Amino acid sequence: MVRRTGRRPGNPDTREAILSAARSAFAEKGYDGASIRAIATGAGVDPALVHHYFGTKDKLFLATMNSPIDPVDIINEATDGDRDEIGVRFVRAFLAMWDGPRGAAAVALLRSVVGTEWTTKLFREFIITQILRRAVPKLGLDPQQAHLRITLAASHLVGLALARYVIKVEPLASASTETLVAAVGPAVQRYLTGDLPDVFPA
Amino acid sequence: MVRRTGRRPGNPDTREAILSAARSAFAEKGYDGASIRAIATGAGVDPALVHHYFGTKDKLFLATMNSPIDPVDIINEATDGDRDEIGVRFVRAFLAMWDGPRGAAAVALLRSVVGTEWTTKLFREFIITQILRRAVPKLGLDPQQAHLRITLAASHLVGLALARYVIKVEPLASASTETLVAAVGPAVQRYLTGDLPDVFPA
DNA sequence: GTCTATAGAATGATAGAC
DNA sequence: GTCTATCATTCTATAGAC
Repeated sequence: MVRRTGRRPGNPDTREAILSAARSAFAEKGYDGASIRAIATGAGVDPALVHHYFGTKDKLFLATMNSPIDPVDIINEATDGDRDEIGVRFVRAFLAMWDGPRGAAAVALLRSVVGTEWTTKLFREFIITQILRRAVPKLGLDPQQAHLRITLAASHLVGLALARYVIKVEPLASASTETLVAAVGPAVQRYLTGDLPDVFPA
Repeated sequence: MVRRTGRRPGNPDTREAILSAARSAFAEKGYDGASIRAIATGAGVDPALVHHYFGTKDKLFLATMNSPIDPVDIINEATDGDRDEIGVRFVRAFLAMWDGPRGAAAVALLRSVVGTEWTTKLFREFIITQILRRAVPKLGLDPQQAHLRITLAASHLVGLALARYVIKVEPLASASTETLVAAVGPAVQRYLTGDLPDVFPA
């Protein structure tokens, strides 16, 4: 097996290495703070290669975000089972995503959604078209209140993720998953299926 | 009253005009996205003036944030009264701040805390030293659980503000204050004074 | 496929005239 | 107090050699 001579073969994993470095960089620094140069250095490649594979920085970001979150998975997992325990299952599935391999991408997405303009708008429409439309029939809620109920629950969970995974405030950051499930589950349950006094959709 | 000749007098409100423009710009674009040039244009002054008054961009931002939030006010307002209604008073005081004149500064702060590195760290320490230390004695909680209870409640409220004032997702964005107070108050109440099953501080 | 070199644009900051 | 002019830096993006 002679492999000493000739040009170094193009590493087919380069693309994945860039994506991985990009995910970390975006998660740590946010969209603006993460430079293509830094991402390239992190992946051990030349900055120009990043453009070669992904074109613009926007496209790289979108590629990084590709299937960062599958809200459908979480919704399915939560709605599959006893209706009285949707809350705890929802929180558990949600936290599992952030602790899983897609967690870094989720942090990057959250940072970018809050930090830059175009992702904010993009995300708002994503919520409306993807999450709300899919979640409403699955949950079988009164359509009049469904959107408010879901956004209330979602805002709570996003706030929890923000404090735990982005700001990393203690003791939330190092609390166990099940502690949080037990603490937050009932609140989510109430938003989704409980009594909301005199609430009308806006 | 002759005021036609001579150099245009230095407008003493210039400093305030810059601060106001900076608040809006930081709120809309975030720390990185808001350029000193854009802020100067918004205030109708020269970019160099911004440096003249505030030095660096960091200092301008900190000046903008000066008393953006007085968590003490909210804590006092919430803890002043019947203990069984701390939740709703907390939510009401919190939302009043975001709807008030300091709302833009609060949005700017939240965007920056999530979007840039140094504000994230700064904010984390601010929470620990300012909010937690002041809130714990005021609320008279079991010190073992106090931090977790407070951060749970705070994370919920921050998530609500994020969804309502930054991402502006409907129907949360245009729901009435009292609707949200009625909906979220009980959840906050439970975190602060209710039963949290088997919760230990991490 | 991978790299060097550089264009082109935007920004934070400074010096100094008026 | 206010402005013009400019420097130095940083970044995205492209062109082209190997």
